[in-house]
Amino acid sequence: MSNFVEEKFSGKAPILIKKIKAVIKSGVSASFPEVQDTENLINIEHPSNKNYGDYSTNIALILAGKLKMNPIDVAKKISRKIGEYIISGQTISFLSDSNSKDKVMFKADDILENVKSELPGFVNMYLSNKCLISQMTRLLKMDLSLIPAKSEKNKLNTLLQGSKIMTEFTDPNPFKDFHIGHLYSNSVGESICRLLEEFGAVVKRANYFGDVGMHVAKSVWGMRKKIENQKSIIENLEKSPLKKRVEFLQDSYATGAKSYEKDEKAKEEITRINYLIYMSAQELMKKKHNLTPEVDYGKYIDVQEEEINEISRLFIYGREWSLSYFETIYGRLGTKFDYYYPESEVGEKGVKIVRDNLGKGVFEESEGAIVFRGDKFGLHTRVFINKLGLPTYEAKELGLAPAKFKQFHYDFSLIITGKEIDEYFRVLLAALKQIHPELAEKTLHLGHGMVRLPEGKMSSRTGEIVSGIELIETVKKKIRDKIEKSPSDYSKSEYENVMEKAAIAAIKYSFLKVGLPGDIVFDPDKSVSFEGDSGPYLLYTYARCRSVMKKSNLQKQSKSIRDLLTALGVTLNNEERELLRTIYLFDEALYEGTRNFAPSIICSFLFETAKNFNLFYQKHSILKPAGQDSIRQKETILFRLALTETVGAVLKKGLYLLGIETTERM
RNA sequence: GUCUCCGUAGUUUAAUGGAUAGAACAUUGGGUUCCGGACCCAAAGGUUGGAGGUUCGAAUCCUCUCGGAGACGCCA
Repeated sequence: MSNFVEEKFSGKAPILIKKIKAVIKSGVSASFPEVQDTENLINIEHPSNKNYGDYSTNIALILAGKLKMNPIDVAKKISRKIGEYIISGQTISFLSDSNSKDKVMFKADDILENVKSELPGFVNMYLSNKCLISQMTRLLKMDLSLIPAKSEKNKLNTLLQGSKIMTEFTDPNPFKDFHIGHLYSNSVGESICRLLEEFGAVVKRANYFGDVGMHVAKSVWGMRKKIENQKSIIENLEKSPLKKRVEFLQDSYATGAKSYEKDEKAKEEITRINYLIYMSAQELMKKKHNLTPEVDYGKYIDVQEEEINEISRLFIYGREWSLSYFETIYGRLGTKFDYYYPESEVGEKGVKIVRDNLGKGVFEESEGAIVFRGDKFGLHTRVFINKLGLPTYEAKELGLAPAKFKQFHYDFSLIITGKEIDEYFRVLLAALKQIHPELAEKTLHLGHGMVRLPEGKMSSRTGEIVSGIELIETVKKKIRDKIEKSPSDYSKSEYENVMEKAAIAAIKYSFLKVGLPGDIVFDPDKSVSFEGDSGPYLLYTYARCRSVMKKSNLQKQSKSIRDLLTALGVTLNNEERELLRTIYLFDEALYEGTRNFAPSIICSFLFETAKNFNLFYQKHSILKPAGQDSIRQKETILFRLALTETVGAVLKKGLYLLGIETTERM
């Protein structure tokens, strides 16, 4: 299945990959002139074992059958040819773009220093020090640590320049808690947005929230009950801190949900309240946006003026409190939403769409409800408007798509949710395709794994959930316990800031480093780590880079670094070379990570970079290199500072793309 | 029952059909007169749930099977 991003990325690999492929292509054509269409046959990869070089191709294994030769002989012939190119400094050229006539020319020895064939028939290529250093210089010159990027100059790639992308993620429900599932969805969504933006896309973040429906009715019922018991009024609560009010709401929901299960009378009342809430939401909509309601809920029940006023007040207060609370969370997590879509509003639109398409072969009435016959498309049949005349989630979401498009004429709409609604979404897209094929085509649903606690499924109904904020606070406390052992000169606000950032880094990283589809078994005590492959490890490494840079007086030297780099001799020690062999992969990590909507690829890259930097740091002194004459020593210092600066910039940028903020000290 | 997704060291997991399945945590042992020890090095730990098949080559693709999760008409 191809999607918008996939199409934009297709055939547009990072420049170094194109160069490598061009070298291989020349080598193959020269060795075996009879082989046609070599370009499409060439695959390259990074050997898992670094001893096998930086790039490797299996072209010989593929051609062996056609040529009726032993694969290793084919590989030998090709690698001998490429070896000749390297020695003679052969000029290689290729078209920068399949559509353009711009030729890119370079010399083989600019990028490669060695090539070898290996059994069973691989051709392995080794990048030259010159190439590795120039890759670093390129990153250094881009001022990657400027965040957000000021211009294209600060961006590694512009494949999505000008594309308009709308994303939707997080989607918490007012009146209920913001739990770790939402935290996960938010981390994934925000990171994907930033990746898309990095490639030049204009990204609008949409937040869709369920402000109507049974969960709200249950909450409001609970609110009323609790207020009655306290012989109080809702306005009294308004003065208490937001945290207290939110706790009150969550408690109300639990009360309502429990009574709904057990108590027939409560169930009846809640069903009635449900209508009243839809009506209250309509009033709100009229006031706020001057929109006319589509549906007359009054015809389903007899409404008492006093009753609806009471429900309406509870609903409006509760809704506001919840939404303000969510804003405080988004602030801490670093997400800023552009558009908000309350379910109440898009539900109205959805109902209209469903009714307009009734009897046109899309929707039909069945057992008093309006359904979409998904079984015609090999899918499930689903109810869009229930027999009570209320829109289900399906109809609401159906109203959402055109509402989004109206506000922002997107080229691509990406909806990120838990995968439990994967199949539901297929039905929805099939229905949307019947009505708005042009929108359905532009829409992709990305289902991610669910967060579970070690005991089993997380359920808000049974109270077995972990609140997002609780988790952040727990992690913060753990970090505090850890850090108090090492004394420091933090001011109080800096200390708080570092705790907060480290906690959020730890949590987000623990979510993002794993692939999207798998479920996350999340043990709040164990899953968030501060050592090894973790967020704080990366923050620590960044702070270490900054610390070295501060002690170096680089400002005075930064100009000479750049002058020097081009002229610098290319002797590298083992650790320096290994570090450079990691850094140059930043381009590819971004490319793959964005193309596949996979922040985990960025995580792996950053960890690898930090690890190699720390190893280098441990083994060699940056500011006081050992045993050299003073001129040579100065050059070494400058080179190592450039390396440190690049690592810092790459870490800062990479972490930003994961939605994680760095600190200068920690 | 039907459909979808997933099974990889004790744990959490990586690996566009490639080479000796790579890490982190935990375990054991070691390191720093020097730029930040939230650091670094080493060891041990694997029949990729199982059985067939396709392929020069399978954790990856196909079939069967066992186990887990989710969806399957009026919750979201």
